[in-house]
Amino acid sequence: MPTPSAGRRFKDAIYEQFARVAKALASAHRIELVDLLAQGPRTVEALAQLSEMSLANTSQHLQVLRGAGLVEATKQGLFVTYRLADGTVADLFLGLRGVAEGRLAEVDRIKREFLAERDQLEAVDERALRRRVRDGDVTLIDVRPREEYEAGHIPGAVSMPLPDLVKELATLPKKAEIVAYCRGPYCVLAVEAVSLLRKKGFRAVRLEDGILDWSAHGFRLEASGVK
Amino acid sequence: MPTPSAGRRFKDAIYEQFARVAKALASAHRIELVDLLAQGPRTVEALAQLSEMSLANTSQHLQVLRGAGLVEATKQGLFVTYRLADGTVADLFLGLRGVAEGRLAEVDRIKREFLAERDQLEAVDERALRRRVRDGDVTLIDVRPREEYEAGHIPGAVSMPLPDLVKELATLPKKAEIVAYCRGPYCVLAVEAVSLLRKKGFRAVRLEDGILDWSAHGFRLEASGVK
DNA sequence: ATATTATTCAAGCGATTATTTGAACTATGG
DNA sequence: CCATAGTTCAAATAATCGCTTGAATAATAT
Repeated sequence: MPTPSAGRRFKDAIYEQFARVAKALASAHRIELVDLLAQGPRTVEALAQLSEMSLANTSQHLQVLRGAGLVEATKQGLFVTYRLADGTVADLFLGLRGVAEGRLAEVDRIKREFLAERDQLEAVDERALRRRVRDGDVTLIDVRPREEYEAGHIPGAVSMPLPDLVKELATLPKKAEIVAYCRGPYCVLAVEAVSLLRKKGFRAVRLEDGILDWSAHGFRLEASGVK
Repeated sequence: MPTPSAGRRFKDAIYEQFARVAKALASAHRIELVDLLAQGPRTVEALAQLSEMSLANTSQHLQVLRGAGLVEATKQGLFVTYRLADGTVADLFLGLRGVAEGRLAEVDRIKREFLAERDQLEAVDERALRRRVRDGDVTLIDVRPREEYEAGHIPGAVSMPLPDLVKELATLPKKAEIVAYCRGPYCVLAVEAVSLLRKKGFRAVRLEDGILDWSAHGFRLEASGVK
């Protein structure tokens, strides 16, 4: 084989770097971690629990992500908190998700299959939603864990983590419509929330968007101080 | 190990699909193919030549990309032409490149190292460029292969493929500034064009953007009919 | 100091997977 | 039927992966 030219060596080296980023994302587990971190910073332990992986394994996958510059870690006391390095990483995740949704028929199939086991859950138009939330026409609930709500949520939303939902039923309006959202189209929290609310006689629908989609559409987010 | 819940199986399946897309891009060769296809449709043979891979190898990498829904193929007579499946694929490539540029120090290092062997080539502000091209203040040349120019180019640019540049020198202004561009920041065609022009006594600078960057900034492209 | 907790590191295992080349094969057109 | 463009297959190599286990490190509390 001939010795490569300088231009070829340059290209190979550059494309190899781009591939490094893709390689870091070329694992379902690591993509899940990125998805979780897009909701806000998290400790290793929390990530391990949410992703249902062992602690050591979670830690290792996080190292891989860090090696590709996708996440950053800061140590506060005993805990190491990871966060996305950059807004561009969240955009990259959205891009990946978008291509998968648009180009891989399996995504639609899997989604349909899963939702078929549950109720048929129609989506909600986010443009109309914005107006109706402002007018107090609907109650918008954020059913993610409290920390994620605090790290950023849709303006006007009330935090109501799924596990607490049953206890909080009394605070919800019986007549007005309730809209629930969580991490995004593939997060099951809102699906379960709506399912539960309907069983209890409420009028509830699900918003497919998570905060990532919401802000990608150019809308603002709101954050709370840490409790 | 306990049987995974329905929600977990759903998540795993979905994230696996996202990872499929990332896996397709987790190879320097395949990213180069995507980069080339972002300039316009190409036959397998052309791609093999441009990427300096064997035909069989190129074909196989293209199959992988096709399997992930990133490219599409159409057969016209003897030739199979590949193209990006979608504008979102080009965006994904830009996202990948952007993260790599922003987060991996190596990218900058490699670039600097390569350019050091050549002249120091300053970039050009594309906002000012637009105005100056419109005013006829500069001559903008597109030094990519003719087909890529025809598939889409910056408005006002003249096609002047690098191999033909020497022959065309007479048609270029001796006094006005010449701006050369090619496929993007990591394409070496414009670097060499500027280098050559300067040696011949022209005032030439390089535009880092390729058509992908140009249209990502919201500017229009122009296309020619096939010759 | 010592114990405790959170995280990382190192080693190892098993298995899979990716890359590439050359040859065989298919399809198209002259 | 032959040349061309592309795909596919087989095979060899190499590499990497993902996960577990157990020890190491680091910060904090007692």
